[in-house]
Parts: sequence; C-alpha cells; structure tokens
Amino acid sequence: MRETLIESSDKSTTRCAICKIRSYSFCRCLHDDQLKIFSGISTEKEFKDKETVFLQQEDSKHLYNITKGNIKIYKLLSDGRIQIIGFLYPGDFFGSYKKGKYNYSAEAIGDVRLCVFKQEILDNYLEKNMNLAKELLHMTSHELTLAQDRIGVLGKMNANERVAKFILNISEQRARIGWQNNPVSLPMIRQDIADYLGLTLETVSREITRFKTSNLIKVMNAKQIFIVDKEKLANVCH
Amino acid sequence: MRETLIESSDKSTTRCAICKIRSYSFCRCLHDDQLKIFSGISTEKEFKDKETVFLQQEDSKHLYNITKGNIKIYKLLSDGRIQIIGFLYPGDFFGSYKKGKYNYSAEAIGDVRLCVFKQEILDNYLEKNMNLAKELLHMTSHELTLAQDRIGVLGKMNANERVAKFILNISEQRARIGWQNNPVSLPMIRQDIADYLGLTLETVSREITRFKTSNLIKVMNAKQIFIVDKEKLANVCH
DNA sequence: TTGATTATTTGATATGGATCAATTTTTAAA
DNA sequence: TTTAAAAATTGATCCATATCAAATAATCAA
Repeated sequence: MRETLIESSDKSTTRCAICKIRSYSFCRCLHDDQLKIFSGISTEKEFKDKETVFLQQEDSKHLYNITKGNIKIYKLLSDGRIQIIGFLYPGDFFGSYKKGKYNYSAEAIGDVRLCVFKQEILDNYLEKNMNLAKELLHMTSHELTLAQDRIGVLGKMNANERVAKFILNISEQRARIGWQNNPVSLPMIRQDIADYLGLTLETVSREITRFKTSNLIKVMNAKQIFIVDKEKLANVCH
Repeated sequence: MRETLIESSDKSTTRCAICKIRSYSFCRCLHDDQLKIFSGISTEKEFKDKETVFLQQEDSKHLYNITKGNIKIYKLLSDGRIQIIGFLYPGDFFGSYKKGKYNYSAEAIGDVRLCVFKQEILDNYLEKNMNLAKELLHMTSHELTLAQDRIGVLGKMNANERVAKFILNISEQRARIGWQNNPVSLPMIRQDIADYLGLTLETVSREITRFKTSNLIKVMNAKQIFIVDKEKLANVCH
C-alpha cells in the first residue's frame, strides 16, 4: 500500500469543522450542518515525499483536496519526456469528478495530507447541494484561467521571463493563503521547475544566477529565494 | 456597432429547438419545455471575419456559445506578442460566467453566429437547473483537460510534433461534430497557427512542407490539408 | 481584368537554450 | 563524523528554431 489511511474516529465527524484551510477550498461554501455530512463522505489520507497518489492511465475514481503540503501533477510522453502541469498547494483540488481516466499523474512533494472523495458519492452530494456545484464550477473555471495563463507563458515567453514569472507566482500564491511570501520557499527541485517551465534544469539555474547577479533576488539557499526588487522582477515578465 | 443583432421574431422562442449543434453544446441537457425558456434568455448575434467579440480588459458580462463558424481566443503581452489560447468551433462556449474581466480576447474567424447569455440571467437559470450546472461543470472540466494537453504540447514538443498534433487535433474535432475530416480545412492563417503553437509562421510553413515532401499529407491549397498517412502522422507526435 | 495587398513559401544567417561535461554543494545514510 | 548519493552550479559547444530577406502565390478592390 503506497498511502496511509488515517483511522476514522469520533472526531472525524468534525474533521471539516476544524479544518484550517477550508476557507481556501471548495467546501468553504458549506454551512456548519452540511459540514458534518461532508466530513462523513470524505476520508483523509497521508502521503510521503515522492509517493504517487495516482497515475494517468488509472481509472479515475476520486477527487482530492489538499489540506497539507504540495502535490505535483504531470504528464509523461511515450519517450519518457515529462511535463509538469502544475504544482498544487493547500486548498487546491485535483483528480476527477468524471468517470474515465485521469488526465495526469499526481505525486507528493514532501509530506502531504489529502481529503479524498469518492466520485459517485461526491456526485450524489452535488445533486443535493447547488452551492457546492457552483463553487466547484467557479473553482474549475479558475483553474482553467490559470491553465490558459500557463499556455501564454509556455507559448511566448523566454527563459528569463518564465523563471521570473514562476518566482512571482509562487510568492503570490503564498500571500493568498496567508503564508510567508518573502523569502519564498520552493519545495520542488530544479529539475521539477524546469519540467514545469518547459526548460532544462541548467537553464533554470543560470537564470536564477542571473537574477542574483543583477540583485533582483537573493538565494538564501537553493530552496529559499528572497525577492529583493519585486518591481524589477515583475518588469522582466510583463 | 461592431456586431449585428439578429432581430427576434416569434420563431425565436423555438430557436433552440431547431438548433443544429445543440447536441454538442452545454444546452444538450435541457428538455423540450426547458428549451423554450432557454431560447428566451439568450439572443443570437452575428460577427464577420476579424470582428472582435470582446477584449481581455473589458468587464466580463456574457457567456457565448458558438452556433456557426470559428472563434479565436488570444492573449496579448504588453510588448505586442500574441498567444492564441484556442481555436473554438460550433458547440464550444467561451466568455465568462463570473463577474470580473475576461481572461482573453475573442475574435471571429470568417462568418460567425453566437448565442449570447447575460451572466446574471444565466446564473439565475443555473440556480433552478442542476442539470445545466453539472453540464457546465463537466464541459469546463473538459476544457481544462484540453488546456492541460496544450501545456504538454507547448512545454515539451518540438516544431515537428506540434504541427503534426495540430493537424490531427483539428481533424478529430471535425469528425466529432460529424464534419468532413479529410481533407481537413484550416480556417485560420499560418500566422495564427504559429501564434497558437508557439512557433513562427516560417517554421509552421516549413514543417508542413516537410510533411508534404515525406508524403504524410497533401496540401490541396494552403487551407485544405489531405492526410495521406494518419498513422505515420500520429507516430510523429506520440 | 489589373494592380495592390495579403498570405505563403523558401533561403541565408543568427541565437537562445539544449546538450554534454565537469565541479561544487547539499543531503542522507552508514 | 565520514562517505555516498543527489542536487545544483558553471563552462563549452551545438543545434533547432528565430530572424531577416526575397520570391511567389492567392485574394481583393477598383
């Protein structure tokens, strides 16, 4: 078994009630009485660094909501080339609410905790709760917006701009969920950043060095970047 | 006025009932009696080649459904670089069902006919019709899937693979809505294909010539491509 | 029909980022 | 701690695609 199921207890009925990231999740639209039911239709699972949550070719059976840690979702080409579709953070959901295959594989970066919903059960609950359906629609629509932004980055921006945008995007995401956004921590390795940005790890490293040399950022260590001049960094990419 | 409003008549109440592409649109989930109401909350507009439907910076007020022709949606960078996010076909919807700004600009390619929904009115109707909400959720989710596929193409594929995939994708889309899919017609110019694939028009032209030379396709004319060897073309890109 | 404009193809050259290679730094294990 | 393995940086070279340029083809307006 690649994942750890957290044993349900009496407390599990109020799991949602005490959830720290609920206000950033699609379940934020539920009232207290609905939350009790909602706790019942989901389970919580933990994953360790590099553990697979699911693979692209598997039948899609679940929708996941991140309550702790980071997830990377990625596609593999037949010749082994990898494209990271996105890095997901607490409050983000992924997986599928449709029967079929998943459209990507999902893997934990560091320690991760997920809320797991069975497709049919969530679908049934959706039927009874228009608010939740609309919230999911709005969040999916927002995901689509982000994906379209990424199409713009990958289609038209050069290495310099891509890396600048990446650092700023992560910083913004941290600010949004109320975490420290400067210095910004990059939980993923350079190779992952490269596979996310459509570059090589060498190019990513060189661009970061370039920003360091021109004093736009300070590299505390490979995974902690301090943004010295946010405005100049923003000017690089728009 | 950049668009033509089609005058409503008594027939307009049954506009949806006689709509030829309804089975490919999100409104396919509606019953006959619901369609009557639905005809009432939407209007039809026509656009000519290169006419703008809306611009990215405008307040989002409408959701559009294509009933005839093609639309391109695109983003502009501050320095004038353009990235075409997608080419849309009959049955596709675009715009926004959220207040805010549009995330892209939309322009007609050739003669286009659109169903137009006012945001609040559609939202109200959604409230009363769970089927429609779920259909929109599923179609938006499908759009997201397509956007993620494009991230893979732009992030990891070379020029050769991108052009091959483009031709095959368009052919598949034609087959899906029951149109002639070989030879496949490309309604957009080379520059648009280039801006869609993150390439230059010269590279697109050269790759097409290469496929022609190696007998994978025949170029009837610049906008009519006959796929000679679908399997080989598919092998190029996966 | 004819000229003018726009789109497409093809050629020559330049270059940004990939690739290959080696070194340094960090992390994890013994 | 010491050593091994993994990650990151830096350098040298190469190549796919961009850029610049010109010719050809198609479309449109008068």
